[in-house]
Amino acid sequence: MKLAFIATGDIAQPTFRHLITHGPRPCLLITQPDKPVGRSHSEFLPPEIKSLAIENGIPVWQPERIIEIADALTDLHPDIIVVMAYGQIIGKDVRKAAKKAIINLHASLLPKYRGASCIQSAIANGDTETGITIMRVIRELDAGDIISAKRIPIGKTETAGELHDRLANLGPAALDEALKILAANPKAGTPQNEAEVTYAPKLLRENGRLDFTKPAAEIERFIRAYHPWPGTFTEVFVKGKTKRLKIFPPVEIAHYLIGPSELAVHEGQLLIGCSDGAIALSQVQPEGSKPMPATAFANSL
RNA sequence: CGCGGGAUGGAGAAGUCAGGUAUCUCGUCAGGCUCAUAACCUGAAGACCGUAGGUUCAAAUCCUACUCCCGCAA
Repeated sequence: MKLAFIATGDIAQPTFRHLITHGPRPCLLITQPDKPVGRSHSEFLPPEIKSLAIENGIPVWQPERIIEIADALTDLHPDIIVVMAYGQIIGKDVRKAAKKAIINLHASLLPKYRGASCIQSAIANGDTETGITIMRVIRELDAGDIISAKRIPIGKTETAGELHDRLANLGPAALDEALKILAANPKAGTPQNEAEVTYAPKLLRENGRLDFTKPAAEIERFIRAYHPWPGTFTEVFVKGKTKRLKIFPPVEIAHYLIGPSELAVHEGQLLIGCSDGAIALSQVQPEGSKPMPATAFANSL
């Protein structure tokens, strides 16, 4: 069986590696172009999965827009196309290139959290479980018929980064299962319940701004959910200037009443007030500085 | 040349504009106080102020060049 892999994000690495080792071996990797990175735009960094492909002698295509390679892909006659965290909408001409099926591994329990920030959303909303769903790729994003899903519980102090890695490691087994189902029944799949659909839009750094008029429990989840990307921050007034202050997990809910956004030092902990109490910070990073313990930051206040 | 902030004992900062004895909040060590303490009191150690030049009687501070770190933006 001929399989083509379309992926960019790190979450796809374990699955890609699994296919290389245990088969069916991908005959091609399609990934996003190398992106400029760094302060001066001078360095170009390839997706890590690209290096993985090259090390294993798998051809790599990096079109600006995936539609550009639709014809070439069709000429390869792949049976199955597997998509995971690619970062572009898969156009019709690409979908048609798969002789048997084109499927997508998505890091949520669909139909919940269609979209890019599915992992963050699950934690931010306080869900107790999430998983990997495998569905068919159709015109609408993450909306195709579901072939299979694997569930895992979400830890009470887990960050999105940690959950991301666990979900990534769930990929290989999830894909094996889906391929088995498809082999038995090429038309397998259950439509998603449209009434339960929710969306998790792509995040920007600005989305990490903390709103201290919310309850402490919600803010604590938010900080875990947005770590390490896009991160969370607030603004503090130091030396006559407003400076951005990044906040890192873990944070603890403190039963100490101060006003929203108000800073306080109590029993050696740096606190910020929320609507119903405060959160105790462990690590922060003021604009222009490296990350530091919250107590160190408190020393200069 | 995308925009901006920064480098001062182990940590975080003030001092730089108006050059003149190294300051603060912590930490560390020693001692004291206390039933007790992430509390309080006393004392101590620890810094060639990022690097290299320059100006000056005198430079953390002014001038020039350089290195490194970080925030935004992509």
